[in-house]
Amino acid sequence: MNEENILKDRKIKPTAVRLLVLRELMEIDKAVSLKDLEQLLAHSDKSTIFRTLKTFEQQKLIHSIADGSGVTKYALCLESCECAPQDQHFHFHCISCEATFCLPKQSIPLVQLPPSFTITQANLVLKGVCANCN
Amino acid sequence: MNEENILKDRKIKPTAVRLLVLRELMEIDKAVSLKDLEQLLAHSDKSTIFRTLKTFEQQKLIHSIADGSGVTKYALCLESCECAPQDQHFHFHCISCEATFCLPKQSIPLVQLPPSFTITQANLVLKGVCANCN
DNA sequence: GTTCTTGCAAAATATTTGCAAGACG
DNA sequence: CGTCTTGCAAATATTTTGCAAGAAC
Repeated sequence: MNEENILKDRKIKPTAVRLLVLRELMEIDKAVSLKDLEQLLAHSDKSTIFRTLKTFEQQKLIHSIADGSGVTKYALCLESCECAPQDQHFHFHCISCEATFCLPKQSIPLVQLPPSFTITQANLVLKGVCANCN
Repeated sequence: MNEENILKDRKIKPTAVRLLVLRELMEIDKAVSLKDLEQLLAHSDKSTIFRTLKTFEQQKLIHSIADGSGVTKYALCLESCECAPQDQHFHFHCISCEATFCLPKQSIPLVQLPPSFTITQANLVLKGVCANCN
């Protein structure tokens, strides 16, 4: 499926900036921050990129990741990721180079919770040192 | 063990502000942000509290939590939490009231990782609605 | 007196919004 | 035209640092 159709599929109008952002997200193998994208797309505006990310997130094309670095990062939800209720996200955050990677989906037996708590999402962030830095 | 000794135990000099911050952390049953503490301790300065939290974190008395709300929260590491390498942190974040709770320690079978990645910490954040809000 | 802690101010970093011009249909 | 998107500027929120005065030993 090409980029335009990926967007249309999610009811997102495929504008220039949106296609650029999507392309970057598809090309890069790690989660990116708003600032990363600002630098990659030097000719698009910060707030436009910001709003693009919000739109993508709303339409469940991407998800945001709090990896503990202090900046929100974003990564695509493609085949392997449903971004649906009861969804599980797995990430690895390298404390050396600060990169964050999505890990292939795997099931964790979910944790015991106090009664009458409702869970809709589980985010697991593993921290350590990545192959590059090791 | 009283508050003063808890600090001494970690080689932290028990000053006035530090004792106040520790007391708040012990009294409250959820993770707190810097701003929360600013408001709870109206007469202590933001940056002093900030540095206190950093000190506590460095000495592994507390840990910080990125719950996805956009603000860093902090919670005590007491008996049930070792805050040691290979440590696992479990939290529940209520998307309704934004509160974040520490969950009792439980072991998750750790996830498959690409080779030559080193893991030192695992943070699991469950999102949903807490008992109060449900 | 030396070192550590604190408060105030301000810098640095991140995220978010208002608004007017432009693009699209 | 009417709606949606974009860029620029600026507001807001959050985290962090410099520095001088004060406290602790």
